[in-house]
Amino acid sequence: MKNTPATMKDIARVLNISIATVSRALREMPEIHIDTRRAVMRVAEELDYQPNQLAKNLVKSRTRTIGVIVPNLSYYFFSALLNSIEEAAMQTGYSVLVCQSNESSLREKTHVQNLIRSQVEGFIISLPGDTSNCEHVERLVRRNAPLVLVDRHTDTLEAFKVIVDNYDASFKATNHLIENGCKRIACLAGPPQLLISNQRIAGYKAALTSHGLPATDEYILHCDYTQESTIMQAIRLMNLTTPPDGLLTISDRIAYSAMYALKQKNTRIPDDLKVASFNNEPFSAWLSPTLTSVNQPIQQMGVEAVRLLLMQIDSGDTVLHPQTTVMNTQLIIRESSVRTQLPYRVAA
Amino acid sequence: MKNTPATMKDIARVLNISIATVSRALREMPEIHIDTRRAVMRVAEELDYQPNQLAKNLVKSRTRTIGVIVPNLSYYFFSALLNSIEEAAMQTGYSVLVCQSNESSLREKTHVQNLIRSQVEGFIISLPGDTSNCEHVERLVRRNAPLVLVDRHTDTLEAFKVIVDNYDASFKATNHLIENGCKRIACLAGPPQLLISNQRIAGYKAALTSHGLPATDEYILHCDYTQESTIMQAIRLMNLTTPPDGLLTISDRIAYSAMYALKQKNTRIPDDLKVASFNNEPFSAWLSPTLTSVNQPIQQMGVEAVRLLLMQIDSGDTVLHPQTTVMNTQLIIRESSVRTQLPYRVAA
DNA sequence: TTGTATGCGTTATCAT
DNA sequence: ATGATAACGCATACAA
Repeated sequence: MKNTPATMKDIARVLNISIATVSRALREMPEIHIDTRRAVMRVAEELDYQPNQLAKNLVKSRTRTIGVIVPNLSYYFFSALLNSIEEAAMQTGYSVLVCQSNESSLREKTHVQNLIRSQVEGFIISLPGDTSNCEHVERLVRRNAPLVLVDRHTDTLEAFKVIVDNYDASFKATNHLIENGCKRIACLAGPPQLLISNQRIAGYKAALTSHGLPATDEYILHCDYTQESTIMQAIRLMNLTTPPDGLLTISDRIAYSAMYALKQKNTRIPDDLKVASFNNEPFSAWLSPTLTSVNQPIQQMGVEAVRLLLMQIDSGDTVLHPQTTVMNTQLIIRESSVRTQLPYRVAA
Repeated sequence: MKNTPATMKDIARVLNISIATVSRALREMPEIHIDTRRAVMRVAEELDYQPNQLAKNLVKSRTRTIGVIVPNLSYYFFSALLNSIEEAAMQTGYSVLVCQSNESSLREKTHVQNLIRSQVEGFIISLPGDTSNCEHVERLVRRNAPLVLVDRHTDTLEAFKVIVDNYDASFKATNHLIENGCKRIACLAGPPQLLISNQRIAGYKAALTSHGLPATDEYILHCDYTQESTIMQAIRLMNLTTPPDGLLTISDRIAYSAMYALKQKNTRIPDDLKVASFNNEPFSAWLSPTLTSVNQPIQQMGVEAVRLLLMQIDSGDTVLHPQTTVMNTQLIIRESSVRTQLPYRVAA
């Protein structure tokens, strides 16, 4: 901007009135004479006055802003989550500051600090993949800063949480594969330090056991959300002496990466291998083969996170006891896991 | 936070020194006695002092923050763009405030205003799909606010721009389809008010003409980035008395939506219909069929946008003449457009 | 109805 | 090397 933006002082000078009056007029306070107000408004318009939010926030010691940190906005889950958080926040007069940790807890730490310095009134965080050290989040807890953990969490953190029942979801998905004839189901899981990985593995094992199937460790592989590690693990899986006939993956992207790798190895899906996954990304409905996947109520999760956060913010000095909202999931069954009469592509 | 966060005043009181000294010590200014500094640091640590960025920015009248407005972060293009913008900004000591317009210029307008009030030093904007009225962006231009338009722009706006050569990209893609035997190529374009739509249509037409093929209007359909409109248009296309044997779509998502629709109609790809598209989203490499798509140098575009923006910010009062950076694209050829000996799925 | 004075948390310009 | 003091742009308690 060329010349410095107009301030209330400028308006006051033009009209030869006090800054206080300008302030009151701009905020449409009732005590102000209608003519004064109109004059102020007019000059404000002329000077293209825009209130300085920094100053406003400083003097009120309130920003009505919440900080959101997610691993990566290029995952549909997180961008959709962000959307619902923004929507819910906006409706209560809050705005959000978004940061990506890029799956790095170091970067997350920086973001936490910056957000504190920006005086956000609370945090909604989904932990990064490499969550080894979450001391900085721990510190937020100790500070009694309003905080909600969404989806990716650890159980060492005593905080408000919004999560899905991963154990149950995983159980359902594995069960589905078994019911569709799979005898040897492998699991392509996420990083072992993430709780969701372990919960999903537990649900997977439980389903196997409940059907009297063995839960072999050789069928459980971890990958770190990168395509390379996924492809490597998928190939490793299919090169076993007794390759699996079912596959549960921790995300749709990982499922498709794996399927991409298996395509080179002439593995037919679902005939040779049935696949079920997590996240139900939009593209899973229109790829070939369409993918059986666990749907999470993303929108409700965002809304709930905001609700829990505002509850903490509004509670003022009284420190609330953390509560956890567990949401239900839904298994969306598609081509990748169901034997069809026709080849999965209608026109083969 | 339960009790109000510590300020420099608190540190000063504890050590019985002046606030000015504390300020200097915290900023590690050389004139401060080493013992004083250490003491200040220690107390700051004890009180868990965090500088108030609002106050800092207010007094310095600088935020070192840039505002970024994109239509939707759930598009890979925009989240990738954001990542490279953030990276480039961070390296020069800037941080970014991200907003999504949700393809609505009304919401964009609100965001522009909020960003101004937050004292951002410049804007990087990619226009929303319904850009009918961009008066608010126009006003930024008139204000001489540092501004860079990326990708989605209009030619009525006299601003710095970073775009790709859409005409050329479209020409190349269409040409590729022709060379692979397509005689009747249709085009599924975006909203007609977006310049990129028209540029791509122009390139498409030019390619047809250059090969002596007719450019029929009945083969050019618009859709608004929603799945419904895409499917509708795709079906309409294939129901023509002479359906196309080639299809150019404006985005990968649209391509897959269309292919999804055509799957129901037993259209084989690439045998019956060859498809080329724009954006080269990551999933286009691992879906079936993999998708021929125009790759845009997203990362460089972000870096360039930041460069142009900083140039304007650093120029201070002197108003720079807008310049436009046109970047080259690359056609990534995959299964969807090339007749293969084998059916596209190796194990049919 | 309006003005004066003070403070929000920080930096910066003077002094000392 | 340190301390007073005045800004930054705004809101507000108190006066008038």
